[in-house]
Amino acid sequence: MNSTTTRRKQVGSKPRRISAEAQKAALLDAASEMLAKEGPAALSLRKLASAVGTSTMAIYTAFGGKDGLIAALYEEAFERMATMQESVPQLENPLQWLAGLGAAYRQFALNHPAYYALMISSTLPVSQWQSTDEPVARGIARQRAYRFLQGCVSACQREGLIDPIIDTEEVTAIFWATVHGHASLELAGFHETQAIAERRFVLLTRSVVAGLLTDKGRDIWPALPISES
Amino acid sequence: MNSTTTRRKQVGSKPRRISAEAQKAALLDAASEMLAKEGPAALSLRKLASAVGTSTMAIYTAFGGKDGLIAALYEEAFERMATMQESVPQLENPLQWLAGLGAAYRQFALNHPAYYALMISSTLPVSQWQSTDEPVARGIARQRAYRFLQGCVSACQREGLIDPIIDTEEVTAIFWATVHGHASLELAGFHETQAIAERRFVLLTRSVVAGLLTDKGRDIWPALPISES
DNA sequence: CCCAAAACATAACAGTGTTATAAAAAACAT
DNA sequence: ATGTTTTTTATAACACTGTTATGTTTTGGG
Repeated sequence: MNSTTTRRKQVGSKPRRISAEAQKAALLDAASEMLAKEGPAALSLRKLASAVGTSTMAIYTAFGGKDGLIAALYEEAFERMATMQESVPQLENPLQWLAGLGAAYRQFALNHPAYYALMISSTLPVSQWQSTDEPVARGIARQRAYRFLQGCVSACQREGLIDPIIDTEEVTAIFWATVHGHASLELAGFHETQAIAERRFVLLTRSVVAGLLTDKGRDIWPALPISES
Repeated sequence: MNSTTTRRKQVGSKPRRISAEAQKAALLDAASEMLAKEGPAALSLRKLASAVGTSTMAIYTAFGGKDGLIAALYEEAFERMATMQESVPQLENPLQWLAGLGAAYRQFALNHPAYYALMISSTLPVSQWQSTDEPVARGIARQRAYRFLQGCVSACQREGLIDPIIDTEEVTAIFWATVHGHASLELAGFHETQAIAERRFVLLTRSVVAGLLTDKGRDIWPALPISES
């Protein structure tokens, strides 16, 4: 029996705490499931701790408190969105790629409403009241998603489809605002049915992009869909 | 001494409750001020009650609870926004009027961030978790603002500036989503400076409208602003 | 003037995030 | 391998929240 290395490990009935990362992951998973199932308001530290089989202090050592926990969930939400965007087929026509990215954004909001609510409700606890500490610790994955969209816009401009005179970041920002505006309203039940919402989403994205196209882009970009008489 | 009418009215040290409407108004005013000053999270029933000089039960008889209170604040927020929109100069060119309405929406969000946060955070407590009772009691003033914008869009279509084939409500919805998307992102500190945010707002609104114009409208609608080289 | 009905003040209840305190476990040192 | 220090965790308390029960007060109509 090797005696040098660690000895008393899995001997007791239930000693041996799991590793720190595993603890964080377990907490985050349970919090994520609990968030998706019952909404952000029902996410309580006591419930979460008992669901993982520990005490609330574990959350404090892992995340520093509830703020840290939701910050981690916020980060994970944008990571999932970024990976979803990266899985969008990068078609040869970058305008179609752009449309795909917009649709993916909306689809993510519809598929993961709790995560999306977190993303944009953590996006709006206005910096005026929300303590201005932690400059922008939040936002690594968000920047990944944002920069990815920017790459698509850049491609559209490189191929002369979107007016290259307009700053790339400018176009990216307004496209982001566009899909965000629609998705948040759709999730709030703004539109009557999902079919109507989808039709308006297409109209909106095509319309805003249409306003930025070059002549060449206007030839490629499909004609605006019109509602039946 | 006349004995018929009310007798013990203002005789005691501090009897004589104020009227029900005055009580509601006082509570709503205090809540509104407290909301604008310290944010939605700091709005507590106990603080509000003590600020007005009463007890929490007054809030329950006036609004039925905290949900009712924030519903009233939500309604008042949209009422203020509606009156702000109605004060926008209705220029002879309805496209300019439309641009003014969009700018007013943004300006309202910037001037009253707490109200705006309430409007869109009450807009997104997704109907999935938020108990689906009270079908859409919220929204009388919101519909007023929305229908007002719709009237502007309708005017643009009547004059042949916006493609009349597209459904008016469709155009209204996507324009609303556009300005909402920008304003919520700007309030979240998405843009670096306010000047950048304003420039992008102009670009965004002009771009989305440009995608909906007729040939005649394209002549009138000002050229897209471009960023300096 | 009385009396039912509404509004209110007080206090208790169930729940929250956070923080002290102390015990248990881990990590490290000798 | 043992002792020591540091981290992690469980328990309980604290301050706070929205809500509700319980009398008391005020109001308005017979």
